[in-house]
Amino acid sequence: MPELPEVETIARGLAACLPGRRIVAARLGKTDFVDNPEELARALPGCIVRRVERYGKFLLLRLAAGNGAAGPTLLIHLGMTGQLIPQRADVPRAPHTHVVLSLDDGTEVRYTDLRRFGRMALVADGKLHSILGSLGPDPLQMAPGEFVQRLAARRAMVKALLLDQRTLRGLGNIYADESLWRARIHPARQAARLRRDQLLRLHRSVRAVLSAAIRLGGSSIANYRNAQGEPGLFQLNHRVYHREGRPCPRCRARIRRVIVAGRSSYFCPLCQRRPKGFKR
DNA sequence: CTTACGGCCTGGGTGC
DNA sequence: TGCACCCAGGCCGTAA
Repeated sequence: MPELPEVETIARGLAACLPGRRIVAARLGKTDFVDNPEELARALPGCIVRRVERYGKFLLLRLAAGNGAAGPTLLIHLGMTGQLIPQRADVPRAPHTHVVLSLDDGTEVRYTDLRRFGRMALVADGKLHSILGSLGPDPLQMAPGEFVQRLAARRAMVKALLLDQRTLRGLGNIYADESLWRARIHPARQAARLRRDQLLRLHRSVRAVLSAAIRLGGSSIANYRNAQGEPGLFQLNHRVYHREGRPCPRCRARIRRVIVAGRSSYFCPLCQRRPKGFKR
């Protein structure tokens, strides 16, 4: 499931091979996840990739028009199972390949997405703000005080806030659970009832978990692959995620799974004390 | 405005 | 062999 570390890994891989390349053809398969597919197929050929960036969980391919003038941005969200992998054109296409961008060096950037929960749109720079403007700060660039400020007055459950991209951008279920375990905070705690030192600890935990995950190329549970088609390694360092019934690495208590904020949430019942009134 | 919750999208895996 | 069901993440609508 691509969250911030996985998208960052993919963006770095693509940044090593895409900038300067001209798109010579765009072919679409199923397009129900593409915003205005006809326009996208018409406008992409001739564009040159200037830069590859990550914004939260979004990938941004910053394009230039053929004559070098500023162009639109290809905005890609990988959803749960989206993959964006450059390959030589003679390599057979994987199943569920729905977008193929042919480049001027004989390679193809291929978007495959088993579930098609991803999204793709070609957006003029002036309109980017309307899509990305509501997202919160990047956790890796966020000052501790700002993190505390965004959570301290909120009565929602802390995990719901970590997952809400308006609070901060880039966390998903894996890294929310891993961060809360590291900070010893139960996912169902009300953010407003956490002490300042707990919020500061959570901020440090989020940053430490994300940084370590980026260093290991992200987490591969089932489908995630980087831009070279390789899995990540951080799943080997998961402490609680997808580890129900296994011992907590700190205290050996059995990891439990409950539903919090509508999501499976893994936590240690001893290290992460449940709030009063939270059943199970 | 804030929060909680249910439903929807899709298809692989699981269990009967 | 077949098939119903669960689950995943993000988003949206609704209700309080």
